[in-house]
Amino acid sequence: MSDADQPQSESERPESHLVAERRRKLERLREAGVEPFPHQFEGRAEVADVTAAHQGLAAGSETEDRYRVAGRIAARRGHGKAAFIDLVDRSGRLQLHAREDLLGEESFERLVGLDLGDIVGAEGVAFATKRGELSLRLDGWTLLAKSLRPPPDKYHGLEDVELRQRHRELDLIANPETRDLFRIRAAVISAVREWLDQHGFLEVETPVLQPLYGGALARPFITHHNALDRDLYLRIATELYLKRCIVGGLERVYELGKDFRNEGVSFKHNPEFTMVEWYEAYADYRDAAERVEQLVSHVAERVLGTTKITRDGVEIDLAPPWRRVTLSDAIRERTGLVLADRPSREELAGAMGTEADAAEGWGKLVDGVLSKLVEPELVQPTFVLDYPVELSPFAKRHRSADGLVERFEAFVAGVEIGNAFTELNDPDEQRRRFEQQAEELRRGDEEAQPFDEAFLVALEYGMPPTGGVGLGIDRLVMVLTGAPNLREAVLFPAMRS
RNA sequence: GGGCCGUUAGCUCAACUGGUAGAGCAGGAGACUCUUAAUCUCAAGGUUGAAGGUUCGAGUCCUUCACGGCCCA
Repeated sequence: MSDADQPQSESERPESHLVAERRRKLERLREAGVEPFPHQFEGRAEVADVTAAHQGLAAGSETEDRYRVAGRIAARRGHGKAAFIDLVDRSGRLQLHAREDLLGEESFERLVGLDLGDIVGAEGVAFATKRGELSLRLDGWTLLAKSLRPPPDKYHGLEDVELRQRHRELDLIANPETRDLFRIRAAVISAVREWLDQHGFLEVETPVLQPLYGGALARPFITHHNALDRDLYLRIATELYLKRCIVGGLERVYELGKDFRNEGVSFKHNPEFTMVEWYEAYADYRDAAERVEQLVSHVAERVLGTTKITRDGVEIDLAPPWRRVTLSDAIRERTGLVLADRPSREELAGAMGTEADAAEGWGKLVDGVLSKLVEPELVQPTFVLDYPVELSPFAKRHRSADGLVERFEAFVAGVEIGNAFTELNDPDEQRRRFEQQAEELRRGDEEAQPFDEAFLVALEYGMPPTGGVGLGIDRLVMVLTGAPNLREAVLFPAMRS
């Protein structure tokens, strides 16, 4: 890429008069001996704690309680020799009342001359204005960081979707709902760990950089190790390493972290996403389903205080038990096609209103019918059970139904949030599945599974019967928060440059 | 990959069938000691996403491209 192709960086962008004005103020402060970027501010209380301590303080009341608070200046209303300033920290907003008679002329003028977006520490006594708003009457303040760029509109916030996602910091400054959403996200992750820890699962960490990828049907990202002079793959799943932990006797393990899949971006796909996978020895997919419904309802209870959420005007109850329906029943309900009669690829494609693609096997088409026609209808929490073996190279064949494996996917609000199976632990059968996948690869399916001899060798040492689950954290957050798409559930979604 | 829509001041938005690009907030100067989208006065702020084209004249019409949104594959 030549220099001319380089996008102009933010700092090289011609500075507006607004930025120039802020830089002039910065210089004036320095000339006056004010350090615009001091090192710390001690004895700070959170705004929410101040607010909580004076809940219901009557309008016009005074207190003798002093506080030091710190945060960003969000708004300012001047009144000559007094001013009101709204200060925002992560816990909330607090009004400061500045008076020239209390601060002295120099300090007062300097405070009123600050810009929206500047970060200050302030000290004063709590009181309630005659309109009843809890405020601090300032007797001192310190600039903690000068802001050199204008913040988003104080009233409208930042609404442009592209700007909000490219510059999430501005979205977080301007929009409290965004801050709330990512608080919920953190609480979801914490509650998932809590539940798994409480149920005897051991958190482990397996390689992100892998000599061979696997554990899901997806194209990988390829990277290069310079010292070893070899290509490595970013993991598309943690599955195969976690099963090696089960072979090793850890019996209940989980890993919560990022997977990477080299596919398009859409409202429910981001090339890197957060997933939790867990594996439980001596369990099957029916046990796994119970774990999923219990875990998700625990998380909802913990994070939202209820298992009931409303999406598009429909109340969804996440409390167990969830509906269980076989894949073939779900497809028959929706399309009338009976999979057991092995409808042709043409019939399956026809149900979707398309033509069968040569690179897509029968299983892929079943998956297409599921995701295009059935998935959007699965609003109440539902486990779809028993998938064709073609789609599931790591799932154990069904104990009673021919051609199927013991697998389910979990759906809520029309979104697939999880995938699980009774794990295939017969090494010879696993070898045949890999060979079948190798055939798919040769047919041109770039999402097929590469042959993993090291994994097979591990299985040959003996893996107990095991139930395994993968839950998409981003999608779970999307469902629990009502975020309109996956990109809003991720702080910094992938964007074109 | 295809279709439709969008991109105008730092932010949020106007600008009719083509006819001198406007407002609110933010920023500047000033007034104001209980306001809270504070209020009032004055002045300033623009390569209308980019590049071509049509036209006497383009934010507006046409083409291509970039980025984003929605729908479809």
